[in-house]
Amino acid sequence: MSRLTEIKKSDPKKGEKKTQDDIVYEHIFDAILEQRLPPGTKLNEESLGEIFGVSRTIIRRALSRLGYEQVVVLRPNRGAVVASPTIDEARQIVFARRVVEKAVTELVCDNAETAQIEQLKQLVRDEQACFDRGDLGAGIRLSGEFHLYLAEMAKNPPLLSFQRSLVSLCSLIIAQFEKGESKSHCSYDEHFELIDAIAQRDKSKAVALMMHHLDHIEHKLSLDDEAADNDLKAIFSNVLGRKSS
Amino acid sequence: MSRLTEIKKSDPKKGEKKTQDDIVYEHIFDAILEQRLPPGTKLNEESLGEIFGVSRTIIRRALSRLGYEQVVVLRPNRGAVVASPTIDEARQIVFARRVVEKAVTELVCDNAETAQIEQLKQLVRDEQACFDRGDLGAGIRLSGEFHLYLAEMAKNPPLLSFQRSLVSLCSLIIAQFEKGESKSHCSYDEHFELIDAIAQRDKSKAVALMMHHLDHIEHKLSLDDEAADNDLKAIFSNVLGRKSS
DNA sequence: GTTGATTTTTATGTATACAATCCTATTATG
DNA sequence: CATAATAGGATTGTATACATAAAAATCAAC
Repeated sequence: MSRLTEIKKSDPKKGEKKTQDDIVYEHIFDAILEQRLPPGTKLNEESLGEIFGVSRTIIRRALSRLGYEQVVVLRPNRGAVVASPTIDEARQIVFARRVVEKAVTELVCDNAETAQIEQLKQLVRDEQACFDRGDLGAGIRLSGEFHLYLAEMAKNPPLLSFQRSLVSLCSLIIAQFEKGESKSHCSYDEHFELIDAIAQRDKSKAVALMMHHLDHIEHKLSLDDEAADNDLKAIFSNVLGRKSS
Repeated sequence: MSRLTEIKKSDPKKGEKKTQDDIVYEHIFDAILEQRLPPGTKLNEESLGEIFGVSRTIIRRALSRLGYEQVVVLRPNRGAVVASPTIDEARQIVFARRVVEKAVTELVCDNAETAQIEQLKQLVRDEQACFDRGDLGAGIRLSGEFHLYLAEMAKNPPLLSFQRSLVSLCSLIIAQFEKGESKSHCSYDEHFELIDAIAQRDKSKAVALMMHHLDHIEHKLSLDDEAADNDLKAIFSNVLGRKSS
């Protein structure tokens, strides 16, 4: 059996409680975020098994988890592929996040402990460092973790679980539509502002900032939408030309 | 191999696309709702496999799905048990539902088609019939399906997926705290009112009704909370008496 | 040369066998 | 008699083998 990566003994860090499928799950998820597995990529169970040195059983578990979060699409009898959400689906996901983030923000303003707020700041500093040194994948992931930690602070496990799924999807979307050009992904500025509002327990300001934050994501989608639209028009311009002539 | 229930050939109805783990999933879930599997019950993989005439592989998939929805608790190396949410957890679940149902109700008021509204009415009529003939389990399930169908009408897949999980959990909670006595579970009246408000596209009225609807569930929890508190006090009254004397 | 049917191959779905872990009952010891 | 240690049994975790369905490739016919 060929094993490109032994995972049983790797990552002997602090956590140590991570089970094998967790590790596989995270590796695949990271690869998707960092675009090493672009949308639409077929995820072959046996290949993945060889890569991680585990049986298909483990791979299958990881894939169903990713499927449940809708980061990959599971097609019965036809295997799993990396999800490639359309602009419309992306908008629906952002809408769902608006709903959750509003509730989370309000809860956090009520319940946040000062120690947690410090933790938040550190997270954003790490995020900033990633973007500054050009590590986009890690940056997007940390940006997601910021929002996840907020949901944790809200002390509502069901909302947290939903947020986890939404953040995963949003990260996928950002990675998909962040086509190099728009490097204006300085979300960490807005994260710092948000933390200040929370520290001041200014609920309405915090919510407004959060909505504004999501506006930015959605705005980027709109830009890409137009771009895609233009591309399509360019591609079929000859057809259109013929038809109208 | 002993098979108490052959599922390969059963249910040859309309759907037909249901895979084996779906069927197992639904059977277990229904059993939980109908309290045939009370909270805390250990779910032995091999036993379930024999009952449904499938291997542990299928049972495991069904259990992880139930685990993801938090209807059962998966304890590593120690198997699955039916979830037994505390009153506090129940309140958090209801809170999450408030968040989702508000958004869903608003979306539905905007997007509902008349044919769907008819479908809704039929669902509630079925629900009413179940409660009238004393089939509590089926009633709770149909009540849940009403809310699920609403989420479907909202045309937002992520919200729908979250709603599915929340409705499952709420059904479990209702089943758990619906201790025979409070048969005042005539939720279908409120469902009919809600449909009217939606048909009239009266967003604020519909949302108010929905919140009111959830108030009822939460109120029932509070009652049970006090009851449990009283029970405990009754149980340990002698101890308290001795201490204070 | 293209289309359509048939075979071959590959990948997924399911069952089962083995390994690791946890629970329990028995025994030993203070 | 209570507690701790250990051995046995039972249950979950993982790997693998087999069954089934989809995809690919080959060949036939037009």
